Amino acid sequence: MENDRLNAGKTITIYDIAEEAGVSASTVSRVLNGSASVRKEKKDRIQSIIDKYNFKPNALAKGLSDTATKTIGIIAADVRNPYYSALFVACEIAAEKAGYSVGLANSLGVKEREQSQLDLLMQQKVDAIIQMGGRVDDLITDDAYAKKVREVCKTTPVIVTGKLDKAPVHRVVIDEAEGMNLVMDHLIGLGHKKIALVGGEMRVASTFYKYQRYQENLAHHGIKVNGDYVVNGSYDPETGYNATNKILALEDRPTAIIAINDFAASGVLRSVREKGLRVPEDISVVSFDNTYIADLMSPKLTSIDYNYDKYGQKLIDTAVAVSNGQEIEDLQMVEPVLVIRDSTGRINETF
Amino acid sequence: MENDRLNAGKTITIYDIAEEAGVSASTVSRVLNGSASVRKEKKDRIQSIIDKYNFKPNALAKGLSDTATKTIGIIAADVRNPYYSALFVACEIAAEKAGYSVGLANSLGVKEREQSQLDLLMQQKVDAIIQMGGRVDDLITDDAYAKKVREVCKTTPVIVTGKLDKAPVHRVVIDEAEGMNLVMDHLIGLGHKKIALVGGEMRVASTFYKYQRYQENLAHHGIKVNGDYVVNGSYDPETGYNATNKILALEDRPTAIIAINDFAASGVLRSVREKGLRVPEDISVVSFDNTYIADLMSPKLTSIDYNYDKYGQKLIDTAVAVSNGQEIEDLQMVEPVLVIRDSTGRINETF
DNA sequence: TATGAAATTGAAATCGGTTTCAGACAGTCC
DNA sequence: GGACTGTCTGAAACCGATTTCAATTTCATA
Repeated sequence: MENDRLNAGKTITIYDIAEEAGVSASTVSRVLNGSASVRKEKKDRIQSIIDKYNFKPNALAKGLSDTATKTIGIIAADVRNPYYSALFVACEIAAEKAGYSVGLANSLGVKEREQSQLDLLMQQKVDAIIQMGGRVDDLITDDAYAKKVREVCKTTPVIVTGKLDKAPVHRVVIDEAEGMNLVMDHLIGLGHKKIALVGGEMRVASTFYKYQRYQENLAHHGIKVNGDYVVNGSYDPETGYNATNKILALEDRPTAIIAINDFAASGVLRSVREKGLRVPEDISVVSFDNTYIADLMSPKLTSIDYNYDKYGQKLIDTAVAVSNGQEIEDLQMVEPVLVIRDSTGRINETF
Repeated sequence: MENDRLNAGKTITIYDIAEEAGVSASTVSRVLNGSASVRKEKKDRIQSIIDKYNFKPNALAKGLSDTATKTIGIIAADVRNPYYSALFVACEIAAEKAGYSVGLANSLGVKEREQSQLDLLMQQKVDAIIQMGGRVDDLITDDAYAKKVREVCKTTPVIVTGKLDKAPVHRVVIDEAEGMNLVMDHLIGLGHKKIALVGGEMRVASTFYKYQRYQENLAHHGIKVNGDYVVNGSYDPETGYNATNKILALEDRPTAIIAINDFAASGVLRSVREKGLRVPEDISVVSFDNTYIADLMSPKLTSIDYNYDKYGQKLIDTAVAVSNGQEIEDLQMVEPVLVIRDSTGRINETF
């Protein structure tokens, strides 16, 4: 309206096409969507005019009358974390195949942002919202957030990657516990008995489950847990570095360290290197997430891969199904895979 | 329409609010936007009903009548690359401050995707499109793409991070050349004379400019370019690794290596380490981008930082200005900064 | 107590599509 | 040739907001 002097290229509408073709807008719409039959000759004429102007229907108008926008909103904690970017891109590709487009918003771990973004996506009438990470994990204690989600759910389906028990959402989750099983089998299979676990906060569900399974596996092999070998913290390099410094200062050092994610693992490697120890000869290192960071490190990291492609596909499948009102499992699991690289090896008996 | 059985929570509209308040929709709209005065008593009553239902106006309908959606579309080459994710998040934060929301699409380096995403965003009536990386760089040779952009520009302003000479777009670019100056000053200041440059394709503008400046700096200091010291390739770890293997096999080894980006640098480090050399004692390494990868490596990388926050801010400022029809420089520059960490040191004279 | 200016308010048009509904037209069958 | 069926087609309503325009109040002032 106000900016007609700039972008002088007046937007052309379905009516313009209709006028030039000498038909009604309804007919053009039918050609556009193939929603009903149109006489061949007329159809071709209309199509050629559409092509001539490279006409693309206004998505807002379409969404307004259709009730479906063919759009899925994704809220990630922070795409700068490769875990989320990998998952996001996997979703984007899967969505495209299904004829949907996606939009991304980052909550950056800020509660208010998370909630305002839910609102925003709802206002934009996305057909479904996928929420990955962030609040979702410690939701269990966060009633305000669960309430918000419950409210949004009334009009827009929400799919979540964590455990959000208090709201009527669909969940697609990684079998974290199974991931830890794979790690423990691998390490114990290589002869390790003294295994440390570094990084992560216990109040985050996924971390807690890993810890649980860590204990169970040790118990199962008759190894008793050494409290000194478990050092919690955050999910960054510093955490891995500090924790490893502490652990390597112990009288009775472990022969393997499990890092909560690749970031923490990079800190672990730095600490180990500074102590003049070698990986994997002196100490094995495994991590979770298998982001490209694992491949960048020297040595390359053995890591649990979350099957991002399949994971993204399931998220989108679920989103599409739910938004079409189809029945689909409330809870779906994605199985992780252990990718073995150069940071783990058979225990060095002489150590 | 069809899915009323699910999501039974019927969406409430401005008319519902109006009805319950016993006023017309126009009045509710005025309260919603503060666009005109409404009698205090009435206004409070309406507001309380809005709050009661937590009513949020349909953004599609609003966009349809407004001509402005307060939305900016961003097309990145691949957010999995931390360079883009950093820039994207910076844009998101800046946009939010300006009252805009952003949407992200990844071209993944696929020409068709890039063009279809331009179409998609245009259909969604975003107020402006920011295109980062991807085609933009080698545009110079790509007429089809430039044509597409020119077409989109007619209705939606496009802002680009590279040099796209053939289309009427606004550009915000990093002063790549200045970045290389900073690197060369730093290395030469540390006494290095034998400096290698690895990774990147010459046909990509940003790489080409870096190379040019690399040569100029050497010439300026009376150092002649050693062709063996320049090994091109791609932008990944393997490129850095292979190139460095080749360079370290030379009779006359360089004392410093400049990597085209952090990814390539990680490969450089791996190769150097495998040869039993130390960084920075035996060889210094510098890279471009200063993504968090630089901080993850051991030793931490000295790298050129692109001032992501300022960069994102300028992109958004430009997008907002252009979409409001304000005059603003066609070409804007962002100055890079050298972040010195542990991978560069004074030349070891005994080497 | 008039009176004109300023503040409020609602009806209706508009944004750009889709879809329902009914009428027009063509082809088929007796 | 007339009745009947099936294919095409356009007018009009609708999706959910905003905004113009004109009418109605309100209020301060004369």
